[in-house]
Amino acid sequence: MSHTLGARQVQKQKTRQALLDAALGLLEEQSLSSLGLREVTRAVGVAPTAFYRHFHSTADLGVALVEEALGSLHPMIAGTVSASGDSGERIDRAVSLIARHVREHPAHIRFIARERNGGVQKVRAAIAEQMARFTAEVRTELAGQPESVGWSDDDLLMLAGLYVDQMLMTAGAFLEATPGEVDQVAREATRRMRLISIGRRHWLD
Amino acid sequence: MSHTLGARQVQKQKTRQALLDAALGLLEEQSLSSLGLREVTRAVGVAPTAFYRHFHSTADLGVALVEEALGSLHPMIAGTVSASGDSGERIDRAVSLIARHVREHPAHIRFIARERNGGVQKVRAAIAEQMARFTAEVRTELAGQPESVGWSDDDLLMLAGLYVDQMLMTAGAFLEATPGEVDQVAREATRRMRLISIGRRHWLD
DNA sequence: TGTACATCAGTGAACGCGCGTTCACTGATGTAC
DNA sequence: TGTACATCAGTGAACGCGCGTTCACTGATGTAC
Repeated sequence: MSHTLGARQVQKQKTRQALLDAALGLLEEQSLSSLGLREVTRAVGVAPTAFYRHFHSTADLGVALVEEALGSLHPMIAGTVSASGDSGERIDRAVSLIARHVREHPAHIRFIARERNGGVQKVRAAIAEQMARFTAEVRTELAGQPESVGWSDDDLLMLAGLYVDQMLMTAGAFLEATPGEVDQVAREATRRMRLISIGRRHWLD
Repeated sequence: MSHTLGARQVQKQKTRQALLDAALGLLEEQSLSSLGLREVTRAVGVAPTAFYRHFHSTADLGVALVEEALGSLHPMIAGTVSASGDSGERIDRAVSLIARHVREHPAHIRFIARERNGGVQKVRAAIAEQMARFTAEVRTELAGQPESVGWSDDDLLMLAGLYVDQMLMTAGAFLEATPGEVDQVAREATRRMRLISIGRRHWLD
């Protein structure tokens, strides 16, 4: 009746997580479509055949990474949207939330940005599905804000998509930036968010 | 004194172009970081060693593809910017220009969208450099429009970047869309452009 | 125009290597009584 | 609590295969006279 896992299950989860972590590390300098199963097991220190106890293929492992990475992205997006709004101060807060997330989870951001348009169809589909869920959530959040009175559902979905894409692109830009360029990226992102906010305010004029 | 190439040069160019074309085809279903030199030469029908007469590596070939693909993208972006503006009609024209370009050069668009964040650093850098050149050009074009009176250089560069990124994302969305989804993608892109136009109009309020 | 030599794009054999996958296995953990 | 059997995560040897790279080569094209 207990939900406690047996020692065997615990160990299996540990190995699985080690494979995911090792893969994420290896993917900083290559794409999923060139990631080899033996590379991953070598990095973890298990036999190549152990891989099959957890995943059918590296593409399959990629799909599992999508769940993990977008799970970490979720709070960032939710926080950013509720932080954003018209005032300059709120936009600044949203941008620094993104910057912090990139600092804390660079590999997740890189993985999503890279594989969103990457060479593995199943992973692309998994990312697209999760991003669509996010966008729908953001729309719901936006719908509850006073600025959204009179907006059609389609227009709210468009705005939500624009925000989500902009966040991911900003995160990607932070990732590529050298320490000296970080401020410039933040200022550019802030400007873009401000322009979008202004467009939002006058949408129904 | 003549600029005519000798038969030997002509043949070499032909083979080189065949390698580029074959690579672009193979990259529809994988990333550059997993593209093999032997795959490419096999597709062309030359010996693997012939590859070295033209490129040092597949990464090097990728850089050459960046030049080719962005060369084809250039007129699209220039056309779209000069077509765009506030009126709904002009925005519609810009969106269908993008749709047409995607129909005519799907492999180029896919390559740029995929490798922009891909696993090969030299190619990522080459794409970023070309995109920055485009953005600077678009800024110049925007600066000449009457709507831009009073805009700072930084703000114009921000707007140019927003346009360029939006175009590439729209092109990528067309690419992934099934025939039945094309209209939906076009409508969403039109809405986004309209919101950006509205933000632009009220930027200095 | 004809001849003798140089260039060089593309060849084909050979190499060592790491790949994904199969298979029968081991031995610690789990379960039934 | 103790015993006998079942499960199954991880092993290690073996396989055939395609990879990138080297090398000496061939023969058509180019050049000098």
